[in-house]
Amino acid sequence: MKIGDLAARTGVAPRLLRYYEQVGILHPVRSSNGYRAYGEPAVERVLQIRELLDVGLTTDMIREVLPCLGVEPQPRECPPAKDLDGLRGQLVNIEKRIDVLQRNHQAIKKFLNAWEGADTTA
Amino acid sequence: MKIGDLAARTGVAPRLLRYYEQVGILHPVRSSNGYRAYGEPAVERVLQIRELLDVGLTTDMIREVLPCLGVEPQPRECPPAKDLDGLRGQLVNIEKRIDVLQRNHQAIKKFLNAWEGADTTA
DNA sequence: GCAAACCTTGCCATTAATGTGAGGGTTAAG
DNA sequence: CTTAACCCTCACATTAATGGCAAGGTTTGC
Repeated sequence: MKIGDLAARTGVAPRLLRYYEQVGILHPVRSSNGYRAYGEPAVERVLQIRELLDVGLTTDMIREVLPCLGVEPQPRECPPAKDLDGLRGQLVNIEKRIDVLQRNHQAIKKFLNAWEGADTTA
Repeated sequence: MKIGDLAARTGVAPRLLRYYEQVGILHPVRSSNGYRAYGEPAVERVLQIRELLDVGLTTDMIREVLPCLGVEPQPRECPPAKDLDGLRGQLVNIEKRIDVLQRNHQAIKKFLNAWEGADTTA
């Protein structure tokens, strides 16, 4: 499909789809006329990218973890072992993020409960 | 303490401490000479800010949640009820982030395990 | 075959977080 | 007192992610 179609199906502007290609996290092929051609899996891939970006990952991190997330790409390919280490790094990075978020989520919740369980009558 | 001291104790550049003040998440008082004066609690507060920024929160979000995180500020103050709603919003926002991260963490781990449990002899 | 709609590649703008330097006071050490 | 080290404000630069526009080729519908 062409870039406009993918944009329509993902809600992501063509401008960004081109950007994602530029930073190496999306790899459309080119038709004879130079148009980018995306396969069906691109839809899921783009949504995956958005999700990770929205959650605060950078395109650099996404480039590392994406190859092992979609069912589409090459889950059985051979990353030259260096990527395996990068991947492990991302894993602990993500663990740290989860930890921080959980800790703060906890604190906010506690604060909020103390409020609601105390006095709302003003 | 002065900005340089706080910078030294937190590892955060003075430039950024000024920036955090500018965006309203850090509130030093001013000495008679115009110098920013930070209290002891500022240290923890700055570290808290860094943690949240590193995890992908924006200063806008931090401004909302910070008042109920530190032990120092005003955990018993009265947010005009509008902030309470904002806080609840941030709470679900954080929950969503945690969810996405956990889901992807899971996937990466699975991928990594399939690798290690399969073949490392190449 | 023409016009509208879509594609391409630049390039310039913006926002958030951050870096950096200039120009000018202040403080602290000798 | 002088000088180095700090502080102030202002302003411009940078990086990442994003938005927008322009000039030009392509496709599609009529």
